[in-house]
Parts: sequence; C-alpha cells; structure tokens
Amino acid sequence: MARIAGSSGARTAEAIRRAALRLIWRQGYAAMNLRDLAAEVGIQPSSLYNHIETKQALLFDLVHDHLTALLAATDAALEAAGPDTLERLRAFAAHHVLYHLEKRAEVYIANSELRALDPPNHGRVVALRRAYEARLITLLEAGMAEGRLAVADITVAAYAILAMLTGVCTWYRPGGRLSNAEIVDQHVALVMAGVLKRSAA
Amino acid sequence: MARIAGSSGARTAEAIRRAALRLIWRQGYAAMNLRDLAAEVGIQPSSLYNHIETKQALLFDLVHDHLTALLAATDAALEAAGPDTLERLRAFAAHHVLYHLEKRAEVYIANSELRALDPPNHGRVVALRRAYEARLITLLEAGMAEGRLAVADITVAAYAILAMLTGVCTWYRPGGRLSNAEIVDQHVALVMAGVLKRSAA
DNA sequence: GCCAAAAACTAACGTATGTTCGTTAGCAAG
DNA sequence: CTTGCTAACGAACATACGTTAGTTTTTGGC
Repeated sequence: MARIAGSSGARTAEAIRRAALRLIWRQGYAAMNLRDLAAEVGIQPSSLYNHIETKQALLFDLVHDHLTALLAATDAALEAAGPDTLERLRAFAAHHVLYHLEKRAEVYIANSELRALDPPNHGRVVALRRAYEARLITLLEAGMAEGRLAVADITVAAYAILAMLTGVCTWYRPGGRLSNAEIVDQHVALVMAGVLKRSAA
Repeated sequence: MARIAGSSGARTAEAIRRAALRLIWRQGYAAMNLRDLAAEVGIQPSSLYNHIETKQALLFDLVHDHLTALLAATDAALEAAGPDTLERLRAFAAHHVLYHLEKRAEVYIANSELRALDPPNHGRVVALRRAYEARLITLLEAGMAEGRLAVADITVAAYAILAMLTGVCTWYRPGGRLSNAEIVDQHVALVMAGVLKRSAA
C-alpha cells in the first residue's frame, strides 16, 4: 500500500505536532525518537518527512508557535485590564498562571528544551522570551515609579515571580483538589502581597 | 599501554562525577554520551566502567547524593535557626536560595532529570524530594496554627515558594550584578511578604 | 475521467551509542 | 621479587537513531 485512504496532510501534520508535544513533554527532546513519534501518529517514520523538515525544525516550530501565541494572548489580557498598573499586574499574573495550567506541555518544552535548539533557533527563541519577560518588568517599573510597589531589585523580582507562577506546570494535574480559579487567585495573591508597598493595600 | 602512571581510582571516580554533572547540566542526561564524558575525564569510554555501573546508575548516584546532602544541610540550618517558626521559615528560604546558588548543576539535574530515572530509582528520589518539601509544609502549618501566617492553601503556597526560590538556578551567573547575600535577602523578603499575616509584621 | 501533486509505504544507509571483552601496565602487600 | 588487584587500553558488538531514496496509491482540480 502507499497513500492511505482518507489521509489528509493538514490532519496528519496536526497529529504529529500534538504527539510530539506530548512525547517531548514526557521524555524530553533528546529522549524522544522519531520511530515512537510515528507510531503514536500511526504512520511510518519516513512519512513524518512529508510534514516536518527535521526533528530540530519540529522542536523549533513547537516552541516558536507557543511563544508567539503566549505573547499575543498576554497582550490581549493586558489590554483588557485597562490602564491601571496594579490591575495590569494582577491581570498579567492571573493570565500567566491560567495559560500555564492549560498549556502545560507547551510551556514546559519552551522552558526546558531551550538547550536542545541549535544556535540560530536558540537565538530567536530567547528573543521571544525576553520580550515576554519585558512585559512584567515594564509593569514592575511602572509600579515602582508610581510608588505603589516596593521591591529591592526589579529584575530579580521579575524572575522570581515568573519562576513562581510557572511552577504550577510541574505539579498541577487536571481534576485535582482545587479549581483552576482557586489556583490562579492564590498565586495572584502571593505575587501582589510580595511586591505591594505596605501602605498601598 | 594499559594502566596509566599515577592513576588513582578515587581521583578518577570524582573526575567522572564532576564531568558528568557538568555535561548533564548543560545538555541533559539523554543528550550526554559516554564518549564525550570519557573524553572530558581524559580516559577511554570503556574505562568509565571501572568506576560506574551504568549510565543510569551514574545519574541516580548524582541525584541521590545531592538530595541527601540537601536534606542534611537543611536540617542543620533549621536547627541553627532556633525554635521560632518565622525564624525557621526565614532560615529555610535563605538556606534554600544560597544552596541553590552554589549547587546549580546538582539542583537542576535533580529537578529536571527525574523523568530519566527508571522506576525503582525514580521512586527513591521522589521520596527524598517529598521529605524535603515536607520541611517547608511543616513550617507553613506551624505558622498558620500560630496565627502568624495567612495563605489560602498550604500545599499550593509551598510549591509556589519552592518554585520561586529554585528559580534562581535558571538565571544566576557567578560574578553578576548582585551579591549572593543580596539575592538571598530579596528572595526571603518576597517569600515572607507573601505569606505573613498582615497584622504580624 | 485524467493527471500532477500529495501522502503514504518499504527498504536501507551511515552514524552514534551504551556496553562488553580480553589484555596490559602500574601499584602495594607479603 | 613476586603476585594479585587495580585501572587503564584497544577493538568490537548489537542496537537505535535521524534521515534519504525510490515506489505506490489516493486525492482534488481541470
């Protein structure tokens, strides 16, 4: 047999991306092999190459698409939050946690497989990450300038906050004891309590 | 030639562990290969097997030894902090950050290569991690019982705090803008601000 | 209904990898 | 000085991996 009845390029391509996301998430990029990936999709290893350029390009596409989607969604959430700095900060934290709860695999890969990207791809991804971090840093700077936040060092605070919020990916399981909203709310509360100036509650 | 003049088992074994730590830290366990490791140590690949059982056993040893050392050091730091819950919590946070600054490679591997451990090893390591997390959870429970802390959910708070404090490993570089003490202090401040009951400053 | 493009197949290549085997030279105890 | 253990060596094995080549069947536009 050759081409399979009912096969569709777009459908297979999506199946490959979904399966790759899952496998890389579970095992890591280096430990995932294309034979397992093909088996998961239900095709032969060589057939993958009708849809991907190389294994490396597949990883880059997954990471790149995730980061651009995250940036766009974040900007939309900030836009919706209005002009007030504290409101925007809350919105950023809430959106970050919720997004990370819902896209655990994408997030985890984008954070932990950076080193698996070859130099040109690595550079582009790092630039996107920096752009994302800049969103938070800008908010902290604004809050400091307005005298409503109090942190010793903005960069350290930004990284600490991002680390804390991203941490949900490592332990969250759907259908757990707490609702997503409860998890989001508590993280927002921890962040705000940590950075708010004592007087301005 | 066969045995090299001046070669010593203990010295080579330590060199292997150090090199493995560095390579796994940089590339990940799956991406590290024993030929590169041997080259780093300056011996032939087959000679590794005079000192390690398998690649997997090497990873387990590294992770296991790190976690037991971390547990012991943490208990010593808590002991030194005295009986007061808030002091112990500060001591825990400070020690965690400082230890993580100094042992970035060990920590990173222990956190990110869990999935590379085969089931029996995985189980033992997870048990050690849980024991460590329990130290923090116990402190938070005590602080809540004393009415001096205010968090919505102790487990979530514990994981969030650990994620935040462990985050330093991903961006810290020795010789950077801030001293270790400054980084530690700020993280302790962020944690305490996040969990302290408003009245009890 | 025909035909180029798409999307799958089978087979294989070249290399990389973890590990084993047999051997040999240095070291320390008797 | 001998002898047994240690720690290295070189060579190789078996497998696994990413990828390519060539082929075959289905699909969709004319």
